[in-house]
Amino acid sequence: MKNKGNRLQTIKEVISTVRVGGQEELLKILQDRGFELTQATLSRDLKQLQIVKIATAEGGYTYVLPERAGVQTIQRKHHGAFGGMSTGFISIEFSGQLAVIKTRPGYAGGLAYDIDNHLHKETLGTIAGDDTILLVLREGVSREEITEALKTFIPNIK
Amino acid sequence: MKNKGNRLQTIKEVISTVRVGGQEELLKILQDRGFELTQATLSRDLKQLQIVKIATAEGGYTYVLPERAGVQTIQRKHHGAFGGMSTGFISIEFSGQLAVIKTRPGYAGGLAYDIDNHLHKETLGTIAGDDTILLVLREGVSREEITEALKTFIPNIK
DNA sequence: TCTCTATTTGCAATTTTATTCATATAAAAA
DNA sequence: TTTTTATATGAATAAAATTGCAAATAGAGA
Repeated sequence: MKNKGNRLQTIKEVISTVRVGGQEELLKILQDRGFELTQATLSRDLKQLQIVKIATAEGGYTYVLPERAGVQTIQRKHHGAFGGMSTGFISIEFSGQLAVIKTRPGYAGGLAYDIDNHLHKETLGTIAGDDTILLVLREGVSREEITEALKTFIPNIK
Repeated sequence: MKNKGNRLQTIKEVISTVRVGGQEELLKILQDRGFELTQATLSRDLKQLQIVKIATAEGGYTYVLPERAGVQTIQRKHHGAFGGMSTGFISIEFSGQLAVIKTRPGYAGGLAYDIDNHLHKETLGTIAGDDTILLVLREGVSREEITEALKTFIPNIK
């Protein structure tokens, strides 16, 4: 049992860095880095670290740290120039059951008002500052549903 | 394929409610509720829902929704007396990709302002009330990074 | 309606992951 | 040091999860 702590740390680093599809694959990486262990030990390590295996967008699986399991950022392009009727919308990012919308300064309140009126079914509500809106998603509502609903009054959101 | 959507919803409900240690066990519950499916389909459902299996404190495993995988509160000690130059900071707790900072009454706005200026890389943004600040963590940022960054202008945070 | 396509599912086999049991190593106590 | 206790590990095995393939079902379009 020469260096368990070191090994656990390395495991966290590796899975944070690269896509690893299974224990055998991760095992190989660790062995390449000089650690001597078997799949059995790795299974125990992953259990101890509470690392989870989660489906990827590409149809496979990967390991992630528990706190990252619910975080998948969707970066949206903000729409064109300043001309025309702008909603002030700049971007939306998701984190867990939350979304943060960035707007041009001063637009957050107005946009949040519209969102409140249009996304009743999708959100619990919004809180707006000057250029930031926090959106609390309703349980069971997907990110796609949110952006889809936003499209109805934010053109070019996608 | 009578009712996949319904089934998926039920799966989420079940795993949110009870501890389920494996697919066979969850399968049984679903079948008891009248769903007809096999373990293979359940495996695909869990993949689609991005449900993860995570170690429990009791030594077993359970399924959780991805956004709940990282919910483990870290209680921080607040620093000493009221004397001296106080930032008003009392405590910080994490839950998933969120942090809630408690401050002495009236300090939240000022401290949030400082956080916005200092933790650009670490957060999506903050929203402050009177004595509470909500912090939305950026993807890939650890809790340690947050507290580390806060230390630079909140003495004794740890 | 009929045809074509995409989706869903079960079965069976495979692959992957977890655990049992024994052993070894380390740490603590005497 | 010697004994006791706890922790860590591997080999083999058991258990659990995933997938290829074919069949069934649903939906779209002619």
